[in-house]
Amino acid sequence: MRSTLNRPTPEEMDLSGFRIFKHLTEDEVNRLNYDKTCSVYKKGSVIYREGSRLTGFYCITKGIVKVYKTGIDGKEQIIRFAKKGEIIAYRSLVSNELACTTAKVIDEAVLCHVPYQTLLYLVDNNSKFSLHMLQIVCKELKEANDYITDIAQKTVRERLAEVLILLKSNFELDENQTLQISLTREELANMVGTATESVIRLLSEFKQDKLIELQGRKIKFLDLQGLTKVANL
Amino acid sequence: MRSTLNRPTPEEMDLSGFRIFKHLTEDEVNRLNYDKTCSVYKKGSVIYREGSRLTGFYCITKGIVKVYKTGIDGKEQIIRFAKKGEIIAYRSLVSNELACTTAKVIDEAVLCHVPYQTLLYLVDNNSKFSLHMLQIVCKELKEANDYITDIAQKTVRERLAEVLILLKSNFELDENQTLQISLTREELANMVGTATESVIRLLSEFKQDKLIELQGRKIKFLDLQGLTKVANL
DNA sequence: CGGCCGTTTGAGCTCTGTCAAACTCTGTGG
DNA sequence: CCACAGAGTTTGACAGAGCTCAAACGGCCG
Repeated sequence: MRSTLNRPTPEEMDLSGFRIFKHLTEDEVNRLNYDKTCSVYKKGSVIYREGSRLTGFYCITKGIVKVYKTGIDGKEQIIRFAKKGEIIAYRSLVSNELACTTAKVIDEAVLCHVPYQTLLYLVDNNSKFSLHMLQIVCKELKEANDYITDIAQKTVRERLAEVLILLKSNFELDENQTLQISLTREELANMVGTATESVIRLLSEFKQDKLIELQGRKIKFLDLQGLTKVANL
Repeated sequence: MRSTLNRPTPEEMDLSGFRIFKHLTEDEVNRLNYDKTCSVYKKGSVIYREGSRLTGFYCITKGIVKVYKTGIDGKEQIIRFAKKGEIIAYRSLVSNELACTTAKVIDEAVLCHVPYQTLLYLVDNNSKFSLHMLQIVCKELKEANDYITDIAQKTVRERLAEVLILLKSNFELDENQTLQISLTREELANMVGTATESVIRLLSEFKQDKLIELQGRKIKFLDLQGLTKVANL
């Protein structure tokens, strides 16, 4: 019993589903599998910390990871939530810098560590891999730029509505239109870039307006169209 | 006389100074030079527009280009100012999307257009080039993430001070500690993400506090340390 | 000269952050 | 089983940062 808690299952160690690894040769796949190290991380545990030296990047095969920067007064700014199929920590790695974000587990997760040398090897030998990497970074850059525009120009109300919609499209709902990812109000505030109290007030306004329904941390979507209108998209 | 206005000089067509092209083979350099198209762009002219299809990316060999997104009510959000030695339009190109920013010339510029096919060819054949590209995108992503944290957590005052410092480190000063790049108050506001009037008021406060000196659009730095303190860096 | 654009200044008001207090829920230790 | 501590949530009151609107001014160009 104990060991099942600490050892990932074979399918949790399988990286073949990752888009970036789609076009590797058999040899490259073998090397990747030989070099990688997969571990289970409990909720709340830190995968890497801001300022630490990274030895590789991580592929998430299970769970949800919060990636955030520490800003003024230690207030955290959430950069993204990464889930199964996504990779983290690659940015600082490629730039050869100390990590400028912290990654913390939100939902019990399994991550496979891929050493820097392996990354370099793949970039060096497989141009399809390079192109995929490039596309992934560019996608994230686009999202970041979009978010800058939003945060600079929209009200907190609009941004919160947008974040909810974003969460809805990134994380599955149950059959009841309820978000499966469970975030504290503070985490929502740290995504939106506002105070916890503001999130609370706005959420209950959304509830009064019959846009959502609240039950503790569970958020159920009632009127996506209305929410989209509030988000001013 | 006319032709010197419309034809770039040989050194304005030279891409050998660009870091990403540093490790090309002779053949690759030849191909690049054959494929590229260099043009002079007058101040105010648009290089590409949001929503248009891009056929390649651009290397800036002279001048300054403003890259911005159009947000709410047509208000522009400036993503970056790109100058000599930098490349633009590569993000949407790599992602194979329509341009999601507009690029407009601030200071008379020369840009060399490099076709998409050439980019693919280089990525495909030269892993050093790929790695450099990757590093450039990652650098921009880091800056974007940093900016998100700033804009979400800092006051307008702090952000404006920071933007001034940023401009100082990215664009040369004359011997008089005066910024050579000339921006309207509105453009400053669109970088900071605030109203034009707020920029005006804060700039005159900075002036009163002897941090800067103003003369039309010219900004002269008097007390960089004080400015840094205001920026809360 | 007139018009246009960018800049400046003032006044008012709203959004949103801060502070404080109470309340819920959970897990712990006695 | 209960009391208690601690974290997260909620609500209220309040202040102030910063946005909007309006008006006036300067410079530049046709």
